[in-house]
Amino acid sequence: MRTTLYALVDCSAFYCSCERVFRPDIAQRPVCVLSNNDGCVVSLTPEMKALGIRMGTPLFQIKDEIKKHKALVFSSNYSLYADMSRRVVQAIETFSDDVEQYSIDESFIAFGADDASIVSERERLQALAEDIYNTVLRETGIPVRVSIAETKTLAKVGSLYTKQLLKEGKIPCSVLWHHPEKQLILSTTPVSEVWGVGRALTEKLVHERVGTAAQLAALDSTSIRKRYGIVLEKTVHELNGICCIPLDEHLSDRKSIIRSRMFSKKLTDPSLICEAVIAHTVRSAEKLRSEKLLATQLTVYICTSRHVESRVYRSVSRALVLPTNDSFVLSALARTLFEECFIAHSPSGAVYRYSKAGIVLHELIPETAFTAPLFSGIQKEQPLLMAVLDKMNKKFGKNSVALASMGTPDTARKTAAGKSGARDWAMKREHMSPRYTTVWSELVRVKL
DNA sequence: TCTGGGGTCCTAGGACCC
DNA sequence: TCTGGGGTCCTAGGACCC
Repeated sequence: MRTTLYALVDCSAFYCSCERVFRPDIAQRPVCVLSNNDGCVVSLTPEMKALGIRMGTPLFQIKDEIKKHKALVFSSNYSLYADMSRRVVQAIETFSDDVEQYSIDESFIAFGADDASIVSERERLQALAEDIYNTVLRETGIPVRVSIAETKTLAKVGSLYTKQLLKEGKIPCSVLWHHPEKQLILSTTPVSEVWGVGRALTEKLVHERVGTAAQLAALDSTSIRKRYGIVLEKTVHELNGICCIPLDEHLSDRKSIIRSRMFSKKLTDPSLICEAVIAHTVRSAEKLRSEKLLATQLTVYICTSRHVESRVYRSVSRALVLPTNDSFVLSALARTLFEECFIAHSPSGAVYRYSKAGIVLHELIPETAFTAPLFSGIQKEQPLLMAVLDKMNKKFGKNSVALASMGTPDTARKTAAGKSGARDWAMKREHMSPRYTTVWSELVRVKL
């Protein structure tokens, strides 16, 4: 009988690996990459982990450690990572047509395997996994881990196991299908590490003495459904080798576009915060147009830091009169919603210091699904104007043509506090590496 | 007028992922 | 002082109708 198996190809410390590809001199040094705004660590190498630094740690807490051990810190360079990700997928696609790119650093591949000759099939699959590992490394310079199993959830468990192999100095490739130690691997995997089990579920499960993947797999799926819902029921089936989450090859139809950023400093001046809201709206409208979509609903939100006691989170949503991807229409509505949303101080009179603003476009529909009704007031020149705007920004660089309400980088204005407030909401990126693969002027320089 | 049940649709929020 | 962002799916609860 033929069985379908899934291979998970997972890039190791992907963002750090991308930085290392172009900096062979740092191959052995501790490296980490920071989140937007240089906030906290989002990718780190084993050398960095060995210093006791964890994923999600804020930069300011580890500054001394970094100095002491001469560790390297990079701001996130998404142009570079997106391009490297594309190259990795290209390399993977030479092995199969059935590839799902699950995230920027992970892909699943579906394979058929022959049940009748399990021993030789296992050998063949192990060789295949190693072939994928070698190919991706050779073509892109990015080290991956490869794990093959009967379901995606089991492949995820196997991928954790390959980290163990890596520590033992072996090639990080494994085939969990009929693996002699499969039960042992499941019983040493904490339930919190299982794909689909997050913090809240872990707490509940551990309370019921379900601490490992093996114990979760042994539970009765019907009662799991009653108590925890359909999502965890699927996970239990998947751990038992029954596929419930098939390969998703087509690029899923996008349901929403979200855009938000922390400000580089706390803001109280509504005009500055509104600039950020408009800028997010314009960026998102560009994304809509590039994907030939229209939005039917817009949400604007602003909030203060999560880390203060008197946290405020305010949001206002509104449906658009007609579906649109027009920057002018969307930013006009965004401004209105922002004005409804903004409050300067608490009932007790304390001034709110806002740390973040964002917008969400939802209920997206394809451009082709909507024709503007007659007399709707939409002029046919409007999409044309947007197309020209997009073309110019593509050719001359982001924001060469922009809405004045987004604020201008070089016009210093006075904020309410009296300081120079130009683009105070813009992102901090102090440790940025060159965009080696996507911008001509930032190519690697070779000394002769 | 009162009472009840069931279905649908919508929205907000929680939980999860990387 | 400084603590990320973008996305999907499910569920509970309210409003409304029959």
